[in-house]
Amino acid sequence: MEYNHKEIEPRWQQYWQEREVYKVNPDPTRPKFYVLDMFPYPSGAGLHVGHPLGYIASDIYARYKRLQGFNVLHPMGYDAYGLPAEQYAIQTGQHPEKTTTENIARYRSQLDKIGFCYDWSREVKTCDPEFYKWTQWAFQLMFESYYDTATNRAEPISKLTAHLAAHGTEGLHAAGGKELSFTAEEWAAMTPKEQSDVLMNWRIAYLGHTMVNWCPKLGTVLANDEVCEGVSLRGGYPVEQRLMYQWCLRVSAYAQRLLDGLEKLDWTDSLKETQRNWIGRSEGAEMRFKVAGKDDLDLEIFTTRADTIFGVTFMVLAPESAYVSQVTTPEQKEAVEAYLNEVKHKTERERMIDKKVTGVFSGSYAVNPLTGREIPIWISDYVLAGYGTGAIMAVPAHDSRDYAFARKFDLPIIPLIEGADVSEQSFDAKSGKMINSAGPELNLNGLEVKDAIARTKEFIAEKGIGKVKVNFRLRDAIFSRQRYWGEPFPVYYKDGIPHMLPADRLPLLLPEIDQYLPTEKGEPPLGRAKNWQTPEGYPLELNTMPGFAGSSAYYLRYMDPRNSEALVSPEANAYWQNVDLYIGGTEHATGHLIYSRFWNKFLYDRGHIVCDEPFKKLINQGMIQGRSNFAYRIKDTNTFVSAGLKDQYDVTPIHVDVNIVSNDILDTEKFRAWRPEFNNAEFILEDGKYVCGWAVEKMSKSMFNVVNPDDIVERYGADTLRLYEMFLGPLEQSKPWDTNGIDGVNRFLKKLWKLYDGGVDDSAPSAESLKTLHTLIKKVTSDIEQFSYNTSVAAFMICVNELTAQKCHSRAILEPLVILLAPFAPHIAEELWHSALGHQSTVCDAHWPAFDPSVLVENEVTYPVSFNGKMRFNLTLPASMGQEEVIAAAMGAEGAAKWLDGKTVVKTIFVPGKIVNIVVK
RNA sequence: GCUCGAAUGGUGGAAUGGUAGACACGAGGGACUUAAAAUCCCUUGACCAUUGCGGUCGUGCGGGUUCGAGUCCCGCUUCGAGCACCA
Repeated sequence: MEYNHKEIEPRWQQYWQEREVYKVNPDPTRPKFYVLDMFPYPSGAGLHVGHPLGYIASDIYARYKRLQGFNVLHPMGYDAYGLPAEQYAIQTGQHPEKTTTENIARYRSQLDKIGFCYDWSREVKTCDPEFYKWTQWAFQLMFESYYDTATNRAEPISKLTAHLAAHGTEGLHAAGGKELSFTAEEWAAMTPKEQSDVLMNWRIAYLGHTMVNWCPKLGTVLANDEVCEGVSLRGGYPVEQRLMYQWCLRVSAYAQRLLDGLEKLDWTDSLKETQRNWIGRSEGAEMRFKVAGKDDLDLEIFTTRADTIFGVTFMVLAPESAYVSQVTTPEQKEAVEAYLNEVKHKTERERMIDKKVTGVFSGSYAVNPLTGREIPIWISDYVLAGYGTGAIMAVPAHDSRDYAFARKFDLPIIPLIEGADVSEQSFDAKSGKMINSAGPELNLNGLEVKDAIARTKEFIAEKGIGKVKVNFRLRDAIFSRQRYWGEPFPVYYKDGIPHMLPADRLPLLLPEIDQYLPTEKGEPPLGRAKNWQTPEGYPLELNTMPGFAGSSAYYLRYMDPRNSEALVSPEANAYWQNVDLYIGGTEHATGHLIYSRFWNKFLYDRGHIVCDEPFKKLINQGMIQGRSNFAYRIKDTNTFVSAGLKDQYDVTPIHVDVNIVSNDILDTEKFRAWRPEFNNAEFILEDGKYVCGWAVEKMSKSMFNVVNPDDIVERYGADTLRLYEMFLGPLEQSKPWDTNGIDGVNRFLKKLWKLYDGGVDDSAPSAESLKTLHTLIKKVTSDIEQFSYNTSVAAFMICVNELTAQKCHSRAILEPLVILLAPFAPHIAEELWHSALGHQSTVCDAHWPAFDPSVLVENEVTYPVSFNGKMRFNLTLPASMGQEEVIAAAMGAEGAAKWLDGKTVVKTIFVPGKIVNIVVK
């Protein structure tokens, strides 16, 4: 009988589904293992062959762990809220829910064909009210919490209000936006509205005036990770800065913990590094500079280079800094206003593109606290308002940006490090000996930079000029979106004060609206909803939550997906804990993976879950790129020339649909039928074939290089697809999809089939076959642990070839082989398990074979013998021989004589199982 | 600019400091077949010798450590990724 995937695969998929083979429940008698994929956004284009790469990898691991006796949680769901469905709704008027439901159905059918072992009974969708109830709940909990910097965790806001009522801000330890100072009496005297506004300074979910990335084209704000190089990640539309009153999450309060938490995670170094960059911790000092002639005004600045204070020759303020109006003198007023105006009209993008040095003098001078010297205060947009204090001390000799500014405006440059040549550029390195750094109270001359920084910090703290300060680049997350297709905020407004809906009114359902556009008044789309108010008549919040809201805690929901009382029950959470293995793309490094860790830590602080990190081990699968094919049309003709001959003509390369090309050979008939303009195309062939050129590009419709997994499954089967995707190369590496090699994997499955088709009997296995099998067990087990799936596939190929050559029919060999293969190619394994091996139960319940090292022990060993590292000959000796005997035999062996001739042996090196090396002189 | 990776045949890629190129594709040759498909066998890093043995060079470049380096160390080159007027 021939191997027929078309018959086998649907049959077993149905079997698994009917018997709920992959359904799991907590089982205290077995250890748990949680394998999770980053759930997909179901786009209209469906899955291409790149998407399942990570899913296949996690599926193999999940199946492997199950065979090892673990109770494996391996769920799947959909990140269903998002911009594309809404954009589509705006264009067509179709409800995003309809589009989303259709897309999910398509994804599901595509996923089902690949044979994953998901427990579909645990499926979640972020747009499902049963799911987003808990997104809304978490938001409310954040509103009712603040971050206590003394206990170093989120605490109920009631603890904070109690403190304010008793002591005012005196002795308050809370992460906040501004340093506020008031007494208990002042707090008590505030109106409810004032109290509400003040509390926003500390709430973890708060309303705040912030500079946001506003995308006019999309009509919404975007988070920092949704913007790249000044344009929106989705759509590529320009983004500008705008001050808006928005819901925000105080992610910044968790910056240090997010950084520290990385230490104990089993993530790749590069991913941790990316997160460290994003969090951007920098340790420095905050220092106050007096303004000459204004006794009541200090400029507060942040610097990491306190040591360079003797080289400060001017100060710079960000244009948005509150200091600007205070230091601008009447004479300079006009010039400053003109400059501010100019800066305001530049978008973020424009600022980034033209890096022209611009600025204006404020008219005032600051006083260097160490030298007493007066230095001018400038205003320039190279200083960012949002980082540090929005003001800097400029040290042109040792900072390239200050240097450029000093050169442009002809300001003095004082070198502070011995041997630093600052005539052409600044010396930014933090090394060398200090010079020119002595004042009446502090002398840094001769110190190393590192020591000078420490010494200066000490000094300024003693003198009360400043203090040591840690700054983070990580900003609070802006949590409002002016969109329709997202979670509604469970918030209403009464007398201008935001209130949370009571718990029994959750979930607050997303209302129906007539058009998915902002209202005439410029309100978000929810402004169109009828009766969008509480039963008492209070207006509800019109913004919706961003995409990351629903994806931040979904992993918890899978543990207990139908619970209507809690996000996850304590019992389910105690059993499943957190994700043991998370697989997904690296594009989520600074978005989802930061928010999710934040969200998780918050829920942990408030006692709702048991783990303070969500994802123990994380693997980033590489991207599968497209491999485009080209045909070469001779200019101004309809004649196409094969790739090998194209240089003889003047040609235009044209993208050809890769689905009508096989092994770079174009199917010319299909090509003619592909598009009307190629109907009467002529071809200049080589060796009777039309060979296409190729290039690696992004997989996209416009390049005609999208390969649908359905087509591969149809032609070769899911098992071939699974094996081939793993065989393509290391999991974590990006690589182009190239169908050229798929036949090799398919051939392997046919050989495997043939091996079992030859019959299975109970004969005793040969020593040779045992060796083949146990070599495979050892290799595959260690490869799976290291996610080195490509080499395991190679090991299977070798094994099957050897067993075929050995004419092995022994059940003792062929049965374990099927189990080893089951994670990789579950359909054929299941089929062989039943038909060839005669089992009634599913192969999923088998036990992973144990490795027996004794099978591999040889009675003879072949040693490569080398002299001075040069490989000379092989020597086969009994395994029982000891080191001394082996070396003696090597020196006495034929061929050794010319190396030993008249030379003395310096030393001998014996590496068991590897090599015998004899060093002679 | 800073940080982190990577570089191996025609191609994708293997190699705990120990015979570089596993495995696969592609290519070439052969068997079976009227023929094709399918299947099987041989060759396939380069160069020299191929009348046999074989020999020389080879993991981006230049040094170093070591009996021995694709692998470790130092210095470059190129490519990729992340961050980027973050003081």
